Amino acid sequence: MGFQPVMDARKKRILEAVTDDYISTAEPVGSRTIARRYNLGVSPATIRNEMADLEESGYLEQPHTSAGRIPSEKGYRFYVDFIMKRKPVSEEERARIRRALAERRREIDLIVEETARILAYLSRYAAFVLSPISRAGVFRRIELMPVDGQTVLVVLIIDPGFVRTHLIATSRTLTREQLANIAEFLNLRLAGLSLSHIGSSLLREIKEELDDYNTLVDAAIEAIARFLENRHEEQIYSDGQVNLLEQPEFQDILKARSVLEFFAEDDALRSLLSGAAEVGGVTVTIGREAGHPSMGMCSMVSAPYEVRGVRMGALGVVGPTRMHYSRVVALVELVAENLGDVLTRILVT
Amino acid sequence: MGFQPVMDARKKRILEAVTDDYISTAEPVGSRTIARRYNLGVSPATIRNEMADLEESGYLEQPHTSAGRIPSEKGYRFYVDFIMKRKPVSEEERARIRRALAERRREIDLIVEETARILAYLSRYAAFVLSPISRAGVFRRIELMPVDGQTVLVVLIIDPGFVRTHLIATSRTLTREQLANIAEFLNLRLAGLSLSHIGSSLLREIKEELDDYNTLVDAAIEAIARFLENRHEEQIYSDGQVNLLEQPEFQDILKARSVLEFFAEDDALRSLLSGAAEVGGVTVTIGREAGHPSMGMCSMVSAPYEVRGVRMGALGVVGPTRMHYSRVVALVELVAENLGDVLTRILVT
DNA sequence: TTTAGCACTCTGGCCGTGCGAGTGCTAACG
DNA sequence: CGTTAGCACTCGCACGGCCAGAGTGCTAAA
Repeated sequence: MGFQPVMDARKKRILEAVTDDYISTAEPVGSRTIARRYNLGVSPATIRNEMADLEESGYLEQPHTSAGRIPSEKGYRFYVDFIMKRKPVSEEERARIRRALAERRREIDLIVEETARILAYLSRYAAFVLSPISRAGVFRRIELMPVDGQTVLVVLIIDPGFVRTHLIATSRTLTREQLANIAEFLNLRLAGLSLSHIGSSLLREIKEELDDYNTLVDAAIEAIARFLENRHEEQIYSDGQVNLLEQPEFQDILKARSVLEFFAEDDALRSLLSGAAEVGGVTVTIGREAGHPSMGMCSMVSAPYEVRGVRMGALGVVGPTRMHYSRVVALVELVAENLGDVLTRILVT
Repeated sequence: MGFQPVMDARKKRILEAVTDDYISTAEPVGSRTIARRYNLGVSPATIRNEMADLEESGYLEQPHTSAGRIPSEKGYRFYVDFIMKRKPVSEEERARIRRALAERRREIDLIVEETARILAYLSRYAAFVLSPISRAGVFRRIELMPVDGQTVLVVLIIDPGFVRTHLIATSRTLTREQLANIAEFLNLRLAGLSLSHIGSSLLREIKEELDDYNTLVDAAIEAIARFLENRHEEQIYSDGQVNLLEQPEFQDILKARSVLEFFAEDDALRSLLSGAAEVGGVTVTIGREAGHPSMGMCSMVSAPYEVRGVRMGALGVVGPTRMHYSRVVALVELVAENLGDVLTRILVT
C-alpha cells in the first residue's frame, strides 16, 4: 500500500472498454455489456471482479448500487494519458478546415471567428478561440491621426504584423504636425521594445519628458497608456455553445444554465484558455480540474497556436466530461496547427 | 357578425386581469382567481361568462378543457395596443442606465456593448443591440497608411463621427507618398457623398480613372470597394440570452434550444431588428408575428435609436410571449433614448 | 485464477387513484 | 335581462405501488 495498485494490461483494456462505451452511449456500462461488445476472451464474472478492483482504486465509479460503472475523473485522466490513441482526422475534415481558413483574408479577427466556427462544427461541442495577443510581440510603430477637433485615431503597429486602432479624446485640438511630432518621439522611445516591457513606469517617464517638451500631449499619452493596458486583454471568440444542449448530461436545464452562464461570464474561461496556452501542446482539463464548479461536468481540450514558435493565443473545445477525447484531441491539435500556419503566412510577410 | 364583437369596459378589465396575472404567474388563470385578486365587483360566474365570450372572439384560449385561460397572441396584441400603460422606469433604474452609458468612452462599440448589457440586466430577458450604421452618413475622408510591404491600413472617416479601419493586402509595395496621393484623389471624388450613393458603379468609374493615372492602385481600390460593401453589415451585440432559461416556458430543453439556436444564427434576428428600426418608435412583435417558428413563443420589444433625427440602429429585448410588456416597453424606449443621446454627444462634436 | 449460479438491489416506466382547480350549464334572484 | 349560486363534470398532475430489467457481489465449483 502507498503503491498505486498495478494497472495490468487487462485492467487497462477494461477501463478502455468502459470509457469508450460510456462515451458513446452515455449510459453506465455493466460487465455483461463489455463481455458482449468487446471480446476480451473472459466472462462477465471476471470482468466484474476487475471492475470492482478498478472502482476500489478510483478509476471507475457507480452512480448507485447495482448500476453499471462509469469512469471517474481519475479514470478519464488515465484514459487520456495512457490509453487513448488520437483518432486521425478524416481527409474530408482536414479539407474542410483548410478551406475554412484558407480564404484570403487579411483581417485576423475574421480568421479567428472562422476558426471558432469550424472547430464547433467539427467537434459538435462548444469551441473557443482566444484572439492572438502580442505580449511576446514587439512595438514597431505608432501613428496618430486627427479625426476631428477632439478625436485622435491611434494606430499601433506591432511585430509580427498586428495593427490595433483606438480612438481617443483630447482636450485640445492638435494639428497633424503636432501629432506627427508626438508620434515620432514615441517611436524613438518605444520602437523595438517588447510589449511586456512597456510598463506603466516607462510610460510615466516618457510622459514627463514629453510634458516638458510639449504640454499639449497630456491627454494623448494618457490615453495611449490606457490603450496599451486595455489592449492586452484578449478577446474570446466562441461558437457552438448550443451544441452542448444536445448532450444528454445537459437535458437538465439547471446544469445547462450553469454552464452557459459560466461561458457568458467569460473571465474564468479566458484564464482557463490562457493557462492552457502556457503549457504548450494539447492540454486536457477534466471536470473539476478546471477549478470551477460550473465546469464540474465538463472537460476542455485546448492548445496554443504559434507563429514561428511564438505562442500567440489558444483555442479549445468544451464538452461534457464524457467527451470523445480521442477525436477532439486530434482535432484541436490540427486546427491549432492550421491556425498557426495561416497566421504565419499572413503575419510574416 | 362580421363585426368585431364589442369590447366593453368590463371585458377589457377582465382581459387585462387575465393578462397581468398570467404574465406574473405563468399559470393559466381561472375566474375564481380573478374575482379574488382583482376586485371587479362581480362574481366568478359572471367572469366565467365574459371569459367564454373573450375566448370565442379569440382573445383568450384554454390550454385544455377545464384549465384556466391564457391570452392568445391576439389577446396580447390587444393588451399591448389598447390596455396596458407603460410602467414608469424607477429612478434607480434610470440612474443605472445613465451611469452605464455615461462613462467617457470614445469607442462606439464599447458603448453599444454596454447598452446590451444594461438592457439585459434590467429587463431580465435577452437583449440585442444593432450597432450604428452610417448608411445615412456622409463620407468625410479616407486615409491610407502603410503597415508593411504588402499591407495597407485603410481609415475611413464618416460623418457623423465614425471611424472604421480595415487592413488590405496589396500586390506591390506602395510608398507613403503614393498612398497619400491615392487617398487625396479618392477624397476629391468621394468626400461629401452620402454612403448610400457610393455604389459599385461610381467606384468602378473611379477605378478606371485611377487606372489611367496610376496602375499601382488596382488592388487597393478593389479592397476599398469590398470594404465599403462589407462594412455596411451591422453587427449585433447581445447579452442575457441565458436569462431566458430562467423562464418557465423554457424549462423544456427543446424549446430552449430552438430559441438559442435562432439567436446564434443571427441573420434572422438582424432583419427583425432592422425591420423594427424602420418603423420608428417602440415596436412590439408578438409570437408568430415575427414570422419565424423558433420565435413562436417569444416576443420582441424593439426601438430604433437616433442621432439628430437620423436612425442609426436599433435595439430590442426578446422574452417569452408572456412578457412584462408594460415594463419592457418603457425600458426599451428609455434606453434607446439614452443611447441616442450618448451617441449624439459623442458624434456631433 | 476463472467461471457459473444465485440472491439481492436499485432505477425507471407504468398504471391507477385521488385531489384540486376550473369549467359550463341551469335555475333562481333582483 | 343581467347576475349569481349551485352543481356535476372534466382534466392534469402528483403520489404511490408494482413490476421488469439490468447489474452487482458472493460463494462454490472447475
